[in-house]
Amino acid sequence: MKAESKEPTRYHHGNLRQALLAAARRLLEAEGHSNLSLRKCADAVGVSATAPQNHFPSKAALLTALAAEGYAELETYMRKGIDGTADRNARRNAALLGYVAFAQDHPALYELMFARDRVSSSDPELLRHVRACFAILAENSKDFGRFDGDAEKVAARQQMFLWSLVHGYSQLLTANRFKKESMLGESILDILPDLRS
Amino acid sequence: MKAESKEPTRYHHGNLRQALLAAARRLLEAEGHSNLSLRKCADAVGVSATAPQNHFPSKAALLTALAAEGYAELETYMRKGIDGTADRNARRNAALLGYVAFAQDHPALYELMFARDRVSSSDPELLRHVRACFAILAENSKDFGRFDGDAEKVAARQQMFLWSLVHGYSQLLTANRFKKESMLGESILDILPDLRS
DNA sequence: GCCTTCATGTGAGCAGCGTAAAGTTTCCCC
DNA sequence: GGGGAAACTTTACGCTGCTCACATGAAGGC
Repeated sequence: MKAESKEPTRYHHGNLRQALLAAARRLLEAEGHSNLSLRKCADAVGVSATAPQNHFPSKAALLTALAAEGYAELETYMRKGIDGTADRNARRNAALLGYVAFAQDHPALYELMFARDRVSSSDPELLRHVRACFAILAENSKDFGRFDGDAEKVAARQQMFLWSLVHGYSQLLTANRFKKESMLGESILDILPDLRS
Repeated sequence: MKAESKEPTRYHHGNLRQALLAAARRLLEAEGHSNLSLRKCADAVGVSATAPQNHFPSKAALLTALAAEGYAELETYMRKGIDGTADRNARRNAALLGYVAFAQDHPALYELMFARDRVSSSDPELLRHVRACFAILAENSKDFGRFDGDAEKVAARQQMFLWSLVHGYSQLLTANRFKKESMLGESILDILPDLRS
């Protein structure tokens, strides 16, 4: 019966919601998505099998919250290298390197973040974080590359180009689809084509 | 008891393996991955729940075979536009358009093809088809873009660049991650930067 | 023609899963 | 200190992948 004076709002067992998310993330990154179950999360936290339902209406809701957490962390990965950098090209490169680093550090979470049938992609909280990430890429894709169209069209194409490239690279890299001998000391900057006219 | 003289090897019910794959694919594209089960496939074909085990040692094995089928079809999508085209740039563009078309026509299957924890990515049959697809992209990425390094390095970077771009574009497109207003009449060729020096 | 063999398919059954419903504990507010 | 809501437990249901014991039927040797 030792008094634990840590969390402000303790009802019965603590703030279960965050504990479940943490356990889910641990299980996801340790044993992969197919070995993740609500019951295991509940076990890991020490509550009954149905306790999670008080905080997540479904398993998909928990995975969606996990994915949202992932996007938030992806944002900090990108910001880390950007903050304190003034040069425009250096900022763009830092964002790209941060993006790839996140995917490599958390491959299972990254895969979840793009799995349409496990995550409800219309969740507003999720969309908020997705848009925040995209905004960083969008900011740093200006004046990059030569594309046709009016200013608006060009900006959209620059953004789609950079996001496609960095996302495809990250996923193919974590899925081991690139030949090993091509990857020695390689980074995404090496496949960023020289676009200066 | 009509005599069906079609398949060479008929034992009890027909060639169940292919029938199961067809049913699995139908279920996958109709109801999504999370609603696909071996039992439903078996039901759809009209056999008992454990019959699939004679042809696939596990569910992952069936999904892997399905993914391999997907890569084979991706290859034909890419080849369709290439065959009969002589110009080098036109061939490359046709391969890219075919790639994206496949992902749009079969989004659930395309997602499965890159889902590391549902498919055993070391399966030799799967790898054969993956490599066949990559080979087409590799052939058509020559003399594209300006990259640093010796000839071998440049070739590897051209290939990684094109594959990253087309895969990222396909997945972000099917995941609806691009802004709708940017996508009106857009194609992947519009975000292929002008790389001529 | 019979009999063995073995691939193929069936049926019963198990542990684990997500989730629903009802009951129980704890806390807070009045 | 009593009422009520929030947090959690218990029980239960249908579905899942998978194992095991057994039935079936085609193939091939004698």
